[in-house]
Amino acid sequence: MGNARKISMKTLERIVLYKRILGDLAAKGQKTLYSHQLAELAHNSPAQVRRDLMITGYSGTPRRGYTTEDLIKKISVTLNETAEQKIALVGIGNLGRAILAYFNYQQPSFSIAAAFDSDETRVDRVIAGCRCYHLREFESKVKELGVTLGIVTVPASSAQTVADMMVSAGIKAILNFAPVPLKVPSNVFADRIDITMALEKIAYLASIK
Amino acid sequence: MGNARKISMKTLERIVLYKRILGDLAAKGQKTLYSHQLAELAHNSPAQVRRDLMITGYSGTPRRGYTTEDLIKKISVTLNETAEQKIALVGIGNLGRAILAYFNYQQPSFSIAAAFDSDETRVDRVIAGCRCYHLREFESKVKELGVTLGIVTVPASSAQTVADMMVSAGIKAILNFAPVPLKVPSNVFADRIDITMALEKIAYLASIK
DNA sequence: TATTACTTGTGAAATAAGTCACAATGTGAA
DNA sequence: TTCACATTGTGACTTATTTCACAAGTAATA
Repeated sequence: MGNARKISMKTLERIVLYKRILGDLAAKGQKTLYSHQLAELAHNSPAQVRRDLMITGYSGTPRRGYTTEDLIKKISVTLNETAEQKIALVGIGNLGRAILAYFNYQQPSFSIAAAFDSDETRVDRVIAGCRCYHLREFESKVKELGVTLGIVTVPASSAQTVADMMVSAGIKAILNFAPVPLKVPSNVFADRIDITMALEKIAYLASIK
Repeated sequence: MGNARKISMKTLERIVLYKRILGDLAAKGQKTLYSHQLAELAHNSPAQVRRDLMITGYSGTPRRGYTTEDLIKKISVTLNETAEQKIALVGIGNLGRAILAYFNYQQPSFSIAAAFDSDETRVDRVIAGCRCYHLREFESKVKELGVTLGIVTVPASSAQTVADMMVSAGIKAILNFAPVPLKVPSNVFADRIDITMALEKIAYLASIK
């Protein structure tokens, strides 16, 4: 809420990465670091790092650099990571299950609160600690659990329907794995991870080398 | 190979999307379309579409628009999709298996030629039509099968080691799902799909709405 | 055939993203 | 304390990307 400055998508992606890198360093006991070290780890330039960090409002000290812990905290504040947000995943296929397994193990900062599918054979069980419900219970469960984020792992043909359902249940942002752009109202944010596209991209880039 | 014009990443991503949209339309029997229709489906502007299509060298005809089939062909040529490229996937965990299942079903243009893992309990079997080998056989199998692309679905801690292995086996481009940027020589291309980052991103964007 | 209406392709302008380069400043050494 | 210097933060510049806007051109109609 109200963080006035607006962050560009690119900067947003990079500061998320910085936070993770810093977390790893902190876990290894590193107390401070320089912009050029962070740049090295993030694969970009020191100037880029310093420019990105401007939006957090955090200042390092010349000659000493940044204090790892302080910078992490400042990035967390910038990212509004105060209240933990809950996620609903729709589409308990191979990819959906992989994501359930992936997250409810290793990410303490997020939790997938519930999973849904329209296939009766996939529901009423628990995968990686996450309860699976039939899609007809979607809206009530979302409201009951206070879910604000959605993950779409259904086939392209039903992705838009699922997105519409998420929007009307009050979900504020959607991460879509189906290879089709979603139409959502402007008060909802939709991002897409398109694995096929990523492959075609590297195939092209391999072909020109 | 010699396609002189260089395509920006952004344009590359979009023309891959255009091709898929066009394929769907062609399958439904649509013979022609206008830039504004393609823009609508791709969620961008007509001017953007026309600008992107410039690099393919294909020209539509005023008043009639683009011929679906011709445009698809022209995009394929632009993307150097002549020879089918083969993929090696390393990391037969949940995500790796999901990707194997996903691709060897529905993507005729790619094939994952082999999968690898360092865990003995995960190898010497077939998943979704794909043979799984121990990582020690990596280089010989890559060369035997003519693999040019790599997918990394191992944990962050071993991603760089796997990438180095891919590079020395002669792989030309890598798609990395581990949440860490890979260091590769400049004649190899590495792209990353970072699911955790994508989630943190939508979490932030939900928080400011 | 001439006319109308609409769409394309692209130069030019606008916006966004990234890099440079340097004054300011705190640190550590003497 | 003073000095030398490595590092920060940022204004100015450069490069990349997107949008605008319109001349050129084609299909459909009369």
